[in-house]
Amino acid sequence: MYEKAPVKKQIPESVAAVLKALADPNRLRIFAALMCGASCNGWLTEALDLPANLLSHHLKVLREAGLVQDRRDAVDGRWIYYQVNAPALAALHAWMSEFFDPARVALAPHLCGPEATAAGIGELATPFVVERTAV
Amino acid sequence: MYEKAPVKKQIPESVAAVLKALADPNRLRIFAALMCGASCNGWLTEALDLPANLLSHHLKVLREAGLVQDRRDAVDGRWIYYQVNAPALAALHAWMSEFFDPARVALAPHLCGPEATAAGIGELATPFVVERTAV
DNA sequence: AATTTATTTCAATATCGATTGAAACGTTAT
DNA sequence: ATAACGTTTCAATCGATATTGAAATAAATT
Repeated sequence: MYEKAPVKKQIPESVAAVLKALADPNRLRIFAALMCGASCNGWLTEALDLPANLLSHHLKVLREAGLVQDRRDAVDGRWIYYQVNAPALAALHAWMSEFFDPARVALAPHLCGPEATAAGIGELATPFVVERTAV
Repeated sequence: MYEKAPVKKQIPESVAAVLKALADPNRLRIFAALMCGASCNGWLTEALDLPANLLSHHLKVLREAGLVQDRRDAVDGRWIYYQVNAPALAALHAWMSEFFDPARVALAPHLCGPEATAAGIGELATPFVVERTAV
């Protein structure tokens, strides 16, 4: 019924999970704070006005998403520092810059419908194409 | 108890909502498809192997988040095209490029704890700082 | 008007996740 | 040891949401 489109590049499965971790307002605030420097639970508790256990929960989500790392203070082991995972941040930044590049959509043709049929289905010029399951 | 940090830049409230819209695996696939070109519900149904009503639901979420626009075919009004909202995409891309810039975290100092106290709390060099609510 | 096509809305389920309060844990200081 | 501090885990609640199937809508064709 519709013209077939080629498969060029898959979306990493991890991306949706990372976006999900960042999609919560409180977690985004927490991550924004950590982008300003390594911090402990207590500082964030006061800075963001959130209970410590809720902070701990959200930090765990961010950590399991690979966005944040933690470590204990070398001098006083009661303190645990949370900081942005630099390699993960670099990968995320690179992927976002490519995936959400406005230039891609500017070059995109119509994929279906009478207008597309009338104009002829063009070759897709963007790297992210979703696999077809039916023809 | 902790050193105070200055307020420099707020996080747009809309960002968390936009990320939330993109955080669902199916919606990310849908958005990725639309980044390749305007499409209708039926094409996406076959391309992504999702029922039409579920597509319609997710497209509505993306539209209400401001990421997607729709319009009817000029010739055959039965067809409704969905396409990426170009200005919204440009704004999102710009915000992400700045917010997730790895250079920011590379310059970030420790915000609290014995290590920070020992080294002295430095001035924050990044634009995104979260408001303190307590001192 | 009746039918086909494309899409949306409705109702119901079922799962997930954010938040809360209290208790428990690990580490350091007295 | 005992206490103090920072943090995590537990249990329970509550609202949000992804999914499904069936019905309803809108527009064009016959």
